[in-house]
Amino acid sequence: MKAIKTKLNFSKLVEVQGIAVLLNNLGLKSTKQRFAVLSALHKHKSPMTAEKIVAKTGIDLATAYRTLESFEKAGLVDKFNLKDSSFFYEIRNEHHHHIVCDKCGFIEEIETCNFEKMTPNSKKFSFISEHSLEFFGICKNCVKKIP
Amino acid sequence: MKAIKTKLNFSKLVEVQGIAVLLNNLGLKSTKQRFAVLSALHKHKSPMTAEKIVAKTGIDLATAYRTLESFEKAGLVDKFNLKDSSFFYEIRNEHHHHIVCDKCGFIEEIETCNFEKMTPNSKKFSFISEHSLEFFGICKNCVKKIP
DNA sequence: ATCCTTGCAAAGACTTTGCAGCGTA
DNA sequence: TACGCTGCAAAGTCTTTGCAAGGAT
Repeated sequence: MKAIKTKLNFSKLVEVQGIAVLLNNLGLKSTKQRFAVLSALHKHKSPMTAEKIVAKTGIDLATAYRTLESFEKAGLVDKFNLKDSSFFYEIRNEHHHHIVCDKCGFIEEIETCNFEKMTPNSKKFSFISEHSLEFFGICKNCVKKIP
Repeated sequence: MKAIKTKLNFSKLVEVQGIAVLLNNLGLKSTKQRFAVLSALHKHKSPMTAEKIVAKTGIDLATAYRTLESFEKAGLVDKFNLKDSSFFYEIRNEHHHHIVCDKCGFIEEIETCNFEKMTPNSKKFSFISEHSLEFFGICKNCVKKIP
């Protein structure tokens, strides 16, 4: 009953072998679009939608989705959803969760995950492989703006 | 730092006052479509998509979405998403979470929620009003089918 | 040279909106 | 009667797919 997501430290991998080699090792050709997606996600430091990635990189939207999908399959990127109707993507790192501001959409990463303390006992399930946990609230910036 | 979702015990409310009065008290006219949606959700006992509700009730899809939206605003129904691209709806009851089978989509309700034990400390957020927590795994039925 | 990847356009999935007619209060 | 609700159709948003041209190995 443990989370089974692979831990891949992107920064460390890049540092050691470079992006081109990293991609090649994953069976992906290194193209400028893929560099752009990785770099956008890396710089932004918080989850992005495909549309936001397009806005930052100028690549085609379909390419963005295809790139993100192949990155996800390769274990380089995680995909998840919040309350919204779009999916968010982020470079996979240590297992973590998020707090999302209901006003401005700002997303903060939370490191702590007391998974053991909240693992449910189920008579109908054989095992649990994964969980998602997101918090919603108001960030300090937005609280200021409330009259 | 507590979950603030109103606790509305649907069964009890209906028992006491009947669906028609319940709806009227919420400022909603009682129609057969609304009865149908409530009844479908109530019978099914686990979250449904709008499309599933339509399949069970025969009402129009747009009506289903509008009905669910007004129910949500009235606090009668909760809306949330899982990994999928559709939203799920369920009659609001005590705060709880779900385990979802990755094979067949079966959803089980989990009562326990150790919210206190997992509340994060954030320097960037003023308060947290809500959280979502979903587990994913394989249900016992599907495990049998694995060769 | 080969085969993967890209961009553009079209299609697909899910949800929302406009509008005329119907039904509830 | 008045106004909210419904169904149908159309539009909107997000994502995926088809295909020919382009690019990496």
